[in-house]
Amino acid sequence: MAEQHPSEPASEPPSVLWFRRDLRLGDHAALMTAASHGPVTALFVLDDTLLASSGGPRTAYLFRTLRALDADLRSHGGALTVRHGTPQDVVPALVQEIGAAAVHVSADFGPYGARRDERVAAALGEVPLVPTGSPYAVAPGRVLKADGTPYKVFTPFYRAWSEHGWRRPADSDPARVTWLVVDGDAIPDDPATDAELPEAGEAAALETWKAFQENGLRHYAKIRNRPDLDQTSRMSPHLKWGTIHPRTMLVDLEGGNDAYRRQICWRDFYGQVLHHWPSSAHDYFKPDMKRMRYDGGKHADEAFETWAKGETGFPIVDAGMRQLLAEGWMHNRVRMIVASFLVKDLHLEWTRGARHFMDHLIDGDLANNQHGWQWTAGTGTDAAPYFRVFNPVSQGEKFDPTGDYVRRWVPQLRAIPGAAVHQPWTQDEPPADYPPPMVDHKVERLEALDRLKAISRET
DNA sequence: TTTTGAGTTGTTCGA
DNA sequence: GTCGAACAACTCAAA
Repeated sequence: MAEQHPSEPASEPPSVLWFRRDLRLGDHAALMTAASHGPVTALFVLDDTLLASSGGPRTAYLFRTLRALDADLRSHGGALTVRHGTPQDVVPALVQEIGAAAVHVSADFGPYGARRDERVAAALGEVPLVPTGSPYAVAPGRVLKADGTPYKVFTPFYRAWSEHGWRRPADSDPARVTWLVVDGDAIPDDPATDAELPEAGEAAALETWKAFQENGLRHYAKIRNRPDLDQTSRMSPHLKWGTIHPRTMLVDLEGGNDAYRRQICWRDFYGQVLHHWPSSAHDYFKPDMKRMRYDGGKHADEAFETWAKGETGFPIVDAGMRQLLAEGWMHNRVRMIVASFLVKDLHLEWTRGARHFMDHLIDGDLANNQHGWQWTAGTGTDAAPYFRVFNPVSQGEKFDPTGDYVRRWVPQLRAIPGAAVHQPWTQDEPPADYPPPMVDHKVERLEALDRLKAISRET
């Protein structure tokens, strides 16, 4: 059981720490703020609006994370109070129930989260909703150009962000928090999912991070694009749910490891893009690109399904799509390859692919996902030049040169050795249970370039 | 205001 | 096999 902190008068009113996507106890600035004012009740709200936009694997992963957080709290004499409902009802109700003096949160900069927090703050009336910290190394809005406007290009943002620096990790020893336990709803059973999910929770985050620092980090710059070697950090689900704070990681990197630091910065970059342009979650960042001609109708729907199931006949694409279904996760290089294929080979709108990713990724983060897709589609910040169309065969040969990645996820191709697996149709006897390529990449590449040129011709 | 250099992740073709 | 050029034009950031 946690001891009452000696310097805290017992008369201090409690406060609520409302967890959202910061599901940890270490390096948690808002928790420390709350704890410094008296006893703390740990709350998580099961918000149907958010759950409705979350696919089964991500929801399952969230529930597991919540169970891990609850277990961590219990080992410190607390417990996670889970309440099902609308935050603007649930949060004030709990405040009233325990006579809380304040509600503490990590700031949420997403379009929905920001609006939700405004409503909750209004519903709380006199009781303040106090934001301390955010899920980002540097909070959106902090890194601006000299003229006070936000960056739209990554590299200058990265320079300014590096110079800006970040705070030291908050000294949040959960043993020093006095918890006030309140009844709540049970954490629901995991929704059914076929995906095999990684370990959830703060301890798993720290272990994964430690293992990556010992094994993968040294070679990260060299092999991060190699899905066959599978040596990336796998930290994305933990960053998504805040079982670790990026600042904790940056401090461990000690200013070195530029390649990995840039990846953390991309997350901050897209977070601030979405903060400054909230509609960019669904609208084209480059409005001209709205005039792009996409395929529609039944044929397009069927093509989409073929892509989603991983039956395109392009091995690297199919391997990626099958990994997504199997693990709720996909290697980043392969995300770009499958995205390019959907947009530029199948001529389908990027929003369809983005939605599919959000339905299946356990790390599905609105800012990263939508802007990653917009980048590939050439509609976003720093968009790829029009002529940059990935060739799924050469990408496979280049980044999965052993062919191990394809063979792992596409069992029908396991008999083909080495990089030859990327062109099964050149085999004397192509596997009968693997489909032929659904399109001629050469033809569709030119078609994609034509459609892009049509846009500039109209201007 | 104007100018200048640069912009995550590519591919193809011809020498 | 390797190499460099071409592939549009535009917007952004900073001086």
